[in-house]
Amino acid sequence: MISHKIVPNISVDCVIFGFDFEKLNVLLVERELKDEKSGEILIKDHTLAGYHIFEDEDLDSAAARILKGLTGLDNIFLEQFGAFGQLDRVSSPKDKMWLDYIKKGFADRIITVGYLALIDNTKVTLTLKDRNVAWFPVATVKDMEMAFDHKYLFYTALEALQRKVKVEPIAFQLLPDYFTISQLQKVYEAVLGTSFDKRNFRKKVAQMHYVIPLRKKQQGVPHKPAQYYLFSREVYEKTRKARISFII
Amino acid sequence: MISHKIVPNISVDCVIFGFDFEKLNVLLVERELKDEKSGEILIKDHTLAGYHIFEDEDLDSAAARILKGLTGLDNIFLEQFGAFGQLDRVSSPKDKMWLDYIKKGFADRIITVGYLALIDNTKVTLTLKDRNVAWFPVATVKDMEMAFDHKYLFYTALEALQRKVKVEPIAFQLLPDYFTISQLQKVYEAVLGTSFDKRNFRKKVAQMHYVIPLRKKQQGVPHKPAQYYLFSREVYEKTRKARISFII
DNA sequence: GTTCAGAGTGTACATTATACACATAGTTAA
DNA sequence: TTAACTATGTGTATAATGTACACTCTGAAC
Repeated sequence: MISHKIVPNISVDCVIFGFDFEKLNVLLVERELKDEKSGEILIKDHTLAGYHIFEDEDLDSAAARILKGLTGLDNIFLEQFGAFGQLDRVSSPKDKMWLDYIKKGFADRIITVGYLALIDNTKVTLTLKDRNVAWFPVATVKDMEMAFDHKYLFYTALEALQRKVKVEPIAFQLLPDYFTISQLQKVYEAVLGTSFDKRNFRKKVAQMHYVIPLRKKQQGVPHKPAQYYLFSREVYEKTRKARISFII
Repeated sequence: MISHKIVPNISVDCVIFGFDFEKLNVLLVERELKDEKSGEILIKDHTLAGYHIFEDEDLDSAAARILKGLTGLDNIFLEQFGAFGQLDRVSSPKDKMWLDYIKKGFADRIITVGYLALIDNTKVTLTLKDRNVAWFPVATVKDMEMAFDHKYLFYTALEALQRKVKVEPIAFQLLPDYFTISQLQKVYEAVLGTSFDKRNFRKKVAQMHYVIPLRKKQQGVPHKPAQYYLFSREVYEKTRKARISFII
């Protein structure tokens, strides 16, 4: 049984990435503070999905709880990308006003542990209730107003994602259970911000024996229907190369 | 001015790696608890170098402070490898006895942020005072008694090091300012636990334009003296390849 | 001057990366 | 029914990189 007593100086923030077959998106929460009398909007910006951890809760569990609360999803790719404890994390007058407003006994200096989550957009749009939560294209974040140091956390997470995606088979976490090679190529292109030659990309995928063709094709598309594939973690684990050599 | 008031539930642990031209070592602190009357040794094992953070101190600064305290060194490669907050971090009777003994008002559940440090052994052995601190070969750690979850932290750090060393030029941090190619090869072999072909290794190094030969050779060695080289970070930054493609 | 020990070098072959253009299948609209 | 459309899917030649493998060289020590 979870006590729900929070640890005042430790929180977890989730950078939740999603892919909509076109571009990479991030799930953000709108923060709004209105003056109680005039109704004037004093603060309106966005934050990452985050909250304090509970006293009897692991860091990983806290992140999973927050993710589930927002998306309704369990068993999602979720991995730490860093711990942040700069003294000036809450430096703007806006953020101070906010903390003042919610006055829940949070500590002055909060250490936050950042988690990176990857989810398949198609699953989530259904579950999303009419809350103040929405997907934003990753490319638009640079011009957004964000709370605390969340813009910095976001870019740190994005860099971690870009690093990891080159070396581990995590791109599949952004796709449905089955997908076409073109969709897979688009994920890589969206995450890395480049484009690849179609033939060379497919040659590469052909060497990934853990990407397995299904007896299933696209239907109802106004062009030649594409073959569906799935990612097999078992085959990946068995066939992954030792890769001892180093690349610099 | 630092207040020295500790944050009771947040600590930093440093996994300090060193290389002695032969093998990879780690710096550990001996922990000993004697019965006050009988003098009998109740606990004797090893811990990572770690301590609570201060209230007005960044995580990175806390790690640098701990590192400096032990080795006397500044400006060392120091990087986070994870945050750890399992509820059962302090689970053994031994660890509870210890916390009971030092009774400094630490919290029940402490979140620790792990830092990985790489240092050149030759610099440190000089500065090390006769404290309860010593280098241990990495290979011997598996059979050592260690406090808390520090063995787990250690192996997590080692894995992070092995992952990083393949992709970033951090092996140089384990060597003196100038070094021979054989020494560089031995670092890679010690860290990755493999061996490389000498000719192929040198061919690889020849392509790293940031490894620059000096007008300087070994002296007084009973064999052909080796050429010295240095690592130039500037050249590295300028010439590093975009490396957009992915490798799985 | 002979021995010793580690430094330093080259070549052939296999694998992988890169650049590049056209036929195919199914839907839609004339 | 035919033609146009759209994204799928395929091959080849060349360059670059990885891998396997054995001997000469230099200086110190005896």
